[in-house]
Amino acid sequence: MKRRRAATAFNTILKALERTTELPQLQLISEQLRDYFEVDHIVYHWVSGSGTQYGCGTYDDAWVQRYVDQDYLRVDPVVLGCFQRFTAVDWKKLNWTSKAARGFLEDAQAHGVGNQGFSVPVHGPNGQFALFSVNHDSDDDTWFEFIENNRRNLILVAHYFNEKALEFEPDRAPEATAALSPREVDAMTFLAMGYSRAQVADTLSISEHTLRVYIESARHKLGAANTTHAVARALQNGLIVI
Amino acid sequence: MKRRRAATAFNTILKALERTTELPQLQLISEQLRDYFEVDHIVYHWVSGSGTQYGCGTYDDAWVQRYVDQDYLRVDPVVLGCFQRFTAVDWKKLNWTSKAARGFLEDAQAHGVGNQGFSVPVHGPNGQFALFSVNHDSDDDTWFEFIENNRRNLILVAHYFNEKALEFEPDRAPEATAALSPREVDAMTFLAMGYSRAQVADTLSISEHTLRVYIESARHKLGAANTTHAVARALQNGLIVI
DNA sequence: AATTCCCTCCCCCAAAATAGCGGGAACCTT
DNA sequence: AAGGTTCCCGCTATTTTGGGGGAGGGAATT
Repeated sequence: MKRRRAATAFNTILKALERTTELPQLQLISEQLRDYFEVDHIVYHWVSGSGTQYGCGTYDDAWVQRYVDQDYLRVDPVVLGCFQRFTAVDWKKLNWTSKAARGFLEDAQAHGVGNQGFSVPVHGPNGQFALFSVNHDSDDDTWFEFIENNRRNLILVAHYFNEKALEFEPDRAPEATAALSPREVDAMTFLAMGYSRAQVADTLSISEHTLRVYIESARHKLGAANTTHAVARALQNGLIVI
Repeated sequence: MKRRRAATAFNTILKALERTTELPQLQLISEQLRDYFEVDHIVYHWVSGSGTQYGCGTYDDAWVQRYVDQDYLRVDPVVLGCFQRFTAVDWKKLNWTSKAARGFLEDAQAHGVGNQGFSVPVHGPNGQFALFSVNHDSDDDTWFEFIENNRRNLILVAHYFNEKALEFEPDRAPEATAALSPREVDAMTFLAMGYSRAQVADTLSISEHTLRVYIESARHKLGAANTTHAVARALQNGLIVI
């Protein structure tokens, strides 16, 4: 089987990233990556529900603070565009037409953010989402060539950054949500698909009374207040797939 | 900024993968990767809801057929274990204790699956999930060294395989789901959190009648049969985050 | 300047979901 | 062989949702 490859500056940084055991070190590594890639900025941006976010990178503190203060998370086309996307994307390809987006762009550039950008969305289980971005000030051709040549390494480092960020994040719902029984999974699945109780019971060829027992049971296991909540939790925890 | 790196056999294969425009070519590339890594098997396994799955790789057809026939998707500890996980994992670390899992393992090895395995889970938006696995027959030390030396390339190729599989998959939710208005998002979010209509109305400081309008509106936009369905869709489409 | 959303509020009634109680048989893991 | 789960069925009560309808003001986009 394949043996070790030759060491490069990039591999050295990646190795350091792999071995990182503390959150603050990610900041240092982002700076090393910026210097290695010779770009203006490197940013890892982790987004959770309820507007919770964590970021590290080389943006000016003033810009980061402004981003938070202005709740730009809800405006930033990079975040909005990447959230439902799975492939890396050039910022030029995103939708900057809305008034809010244009205002955001102006503000960003006023705070030292370059005109070119490239972001790698990373999705984890339970809907976890993060972005790894490189940012630079250059013309289109130069930028395009840079991305072509470094796309793979950017994807790779995005993956590692996310792995580390999740590793250090205590918020990583351990919750050990009790697994559901097969029938409970069936029930939750069909409910998530929009079936009424009567339809689910019919589909599973059981009485509606029995079905109710499953739903109740699942609800209690999931600590849910009602069926909708239970389905949401089951989806979020990956217990059901629709 | 950084320029092109030296070409290697791996880079050549990855380049071919990047440029693939047809689904059947993934099969060919998996064989090239197997030969490059000098392992027994390379498999990409895409799992969608309702038991839909797509796979390509170097496993024997007989084993693939048996996997489908026996509905091993619901048993396979590799699938079950990786679904809720974000990091690559060695098969030895998974939970093989259940009776069904042991039976599955025996069956797999009888069909030419090696004793060692390593899988990279890949999550996409909307809960999309896939696995990229390498499989081999060897002792622990050799395997461990192999994984250590090739982890990055495996992660990278997993990412590209998934990108291609999704690109070719017409099932890729055409994302025709119209965006929700801010109030509709609020409503869906609180409902997903288990609030009753009365509680949501109270939280948003609007009448319950008004709230209903939002729920109805969101339901229609999402093409959902009921609130539970609407919340499930909103979650799945990344329109709300809880 | 016009149009298209979005937000807010109100009515009615049928349908569905929730909460609590009870039972017994089959199947795993221990 | 025991103990735990899962699986199936029954009842009644109250509360919550669903599916129609209509109406006006305001903000943003075209």
